[in-house]
Amino acid sequence: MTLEQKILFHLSEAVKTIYQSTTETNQFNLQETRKEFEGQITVVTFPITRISKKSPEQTGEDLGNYLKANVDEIISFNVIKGFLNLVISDEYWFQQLKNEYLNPNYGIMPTSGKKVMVEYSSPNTNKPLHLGHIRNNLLGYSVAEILAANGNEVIKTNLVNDRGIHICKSMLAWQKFGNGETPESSGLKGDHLVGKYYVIFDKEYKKQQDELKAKGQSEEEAKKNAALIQEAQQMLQAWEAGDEAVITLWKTMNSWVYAGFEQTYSKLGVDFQKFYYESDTYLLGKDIIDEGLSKGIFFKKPDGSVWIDLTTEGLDEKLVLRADGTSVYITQDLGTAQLKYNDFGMEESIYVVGNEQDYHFKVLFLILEKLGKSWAKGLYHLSYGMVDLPTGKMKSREGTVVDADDLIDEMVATAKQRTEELGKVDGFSEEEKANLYQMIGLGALKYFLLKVEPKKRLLFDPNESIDFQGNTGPFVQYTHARICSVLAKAAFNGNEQFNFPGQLSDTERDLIVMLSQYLQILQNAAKEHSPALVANYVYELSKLYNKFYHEEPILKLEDENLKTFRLALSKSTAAVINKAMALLGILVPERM
RNA sequence: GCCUCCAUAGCUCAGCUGGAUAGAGCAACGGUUUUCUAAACCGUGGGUCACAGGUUCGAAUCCUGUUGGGGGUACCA
Repeated sequence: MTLEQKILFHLSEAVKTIYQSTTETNQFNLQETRKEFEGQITVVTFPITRISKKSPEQTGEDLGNYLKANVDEIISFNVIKGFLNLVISDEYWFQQLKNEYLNPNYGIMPTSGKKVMVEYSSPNTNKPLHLGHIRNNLLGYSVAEILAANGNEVIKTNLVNDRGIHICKSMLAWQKFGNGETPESSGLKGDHLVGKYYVIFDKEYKKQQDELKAKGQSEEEAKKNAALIQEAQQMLQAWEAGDEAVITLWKTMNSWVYAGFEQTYSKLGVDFQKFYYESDTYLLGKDIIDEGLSKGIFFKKPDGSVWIDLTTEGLDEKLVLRADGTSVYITQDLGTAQLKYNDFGMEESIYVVGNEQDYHFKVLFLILEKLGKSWAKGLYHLSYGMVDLPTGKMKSREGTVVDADDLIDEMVATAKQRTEELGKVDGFSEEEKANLYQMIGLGALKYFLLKVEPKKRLLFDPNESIDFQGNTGPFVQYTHARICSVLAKAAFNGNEQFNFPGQLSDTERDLIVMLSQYLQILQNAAKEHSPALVANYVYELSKLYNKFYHEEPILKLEDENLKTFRLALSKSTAAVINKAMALLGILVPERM
């Protein structure tokens, strides 16, 4: 039983005995005591006045006295207006540190037995990844790590969008304008090479449209009649028919893209246990259409198209199969959802996809529920806001994107420059330097993207560099390195014996209290699917440690017991920083 | 039109299921190092929590409406 549970239990007992009431514990509200008051745990007494029929102050006094008499850890209390502040003994916090937070297993939850799938990244194979994809990748990876830390078995999957008209556009442009260019011949990373032709396609296509419009065609006609788009459509048909030449080209260009993606993924430090490819899954879902028709959930229109009526749910009528019998986006997704469940039988399945698809997923989940899929209630769309530039939306076609590889390189270069300015790499080998710059540059980028609540849209100004000071990844990394430095100088290994030093300073106590909150943060982050909670916590923790570091000497202490205690506190803090940052996919250095 | 998300300091963001005087970072200004790493710490200034109602002992938080912005809206994915 945790201290919180103990207090809640006795609170409920107190109300029963003092006020002869049978109120359940969920009526009580425990919170952290604000900094300016004495104590660590606060009970808000306003809600209880309804039962006590006394003033908030008197109620606080009554409950405070009862709790103090019945809970050993509470040594005193004070009542300010409707707030009962409980002062927990320093000895208790000390023991918590020694027994719990210093334990290497602190923050590792027991197995829940639950299986969770996280699908993320899901790139198109016609262009390189950009900043928006980075947000997606980091979110997906981090949420997966958070769920795993909560004891779940997590399967990270990537559903690659490797077919369709957009892919044909790149292929066609390469065929027409590429002169046999390859990644080897051009020195370009494969995904960038393919992306180049995607942009070329769009440029040439626009040119053709303008020519047609000059001849008097309307915008719409020009879009349809341009030779290039018609060729691309023919190519898609040839692909679907299994045309050998087209398939070969498709395979070749995709292999270039995959090689490029692999590099970017590896730099970002994200990984997957299972890849699905739309070229394999795009025909799935038709049996689900039949199932829906036979269950009377779908209906057929005279032209043969299949629909579902969701107007009673406040949505629209939605097409689920074209009149010609071919599938649309949602048809495939219905099929793929079933396939994923058949493959893994997971309780929960999370889709990390931008908020532009909110409606799509709402409909998808609703349909699966209506079809009576038992697993439909475990589906969750982790919707996140777009990353916008000051000039507006990023558009790959028009080349107005912040390229993922460029940005990563830039961040690493900035990290290098800053580190050299500070002159902190004396005695580092070249390899160690390179690792450190990578760690810091990526740390800054990842933290920058993950500290913001997923659903909020993010504005990125390429002209303003990402910070390395203040509420940033490098700040947290620096704090970790700083602790490691102290521990190394003391040759501290964590097994040294130490006793309660008699009392704790305010900052020592605050630090231990904060360490105690890590488990709660971990659970909330999983519940809310929000790495931002972890990021903000680890920042606050680092800030508090730096305060402690400045206020209290460690190595200079002559009192060996106190010194060991402070080293142990430092070590516990470093361990939590390390674990929390790992949940964000950020590595922390021992020196920087 | 309809649906949906967002709006907190000059800028970027926290603010947990409603609780005490709304907090950080950046930017500005001032201070701290004969060194346990100054990528740090301490301090000053900066707010009509978009606006208007409502619920409540209590609202940045919940409800309704208004304004502004993003996204979606049936055979693209």
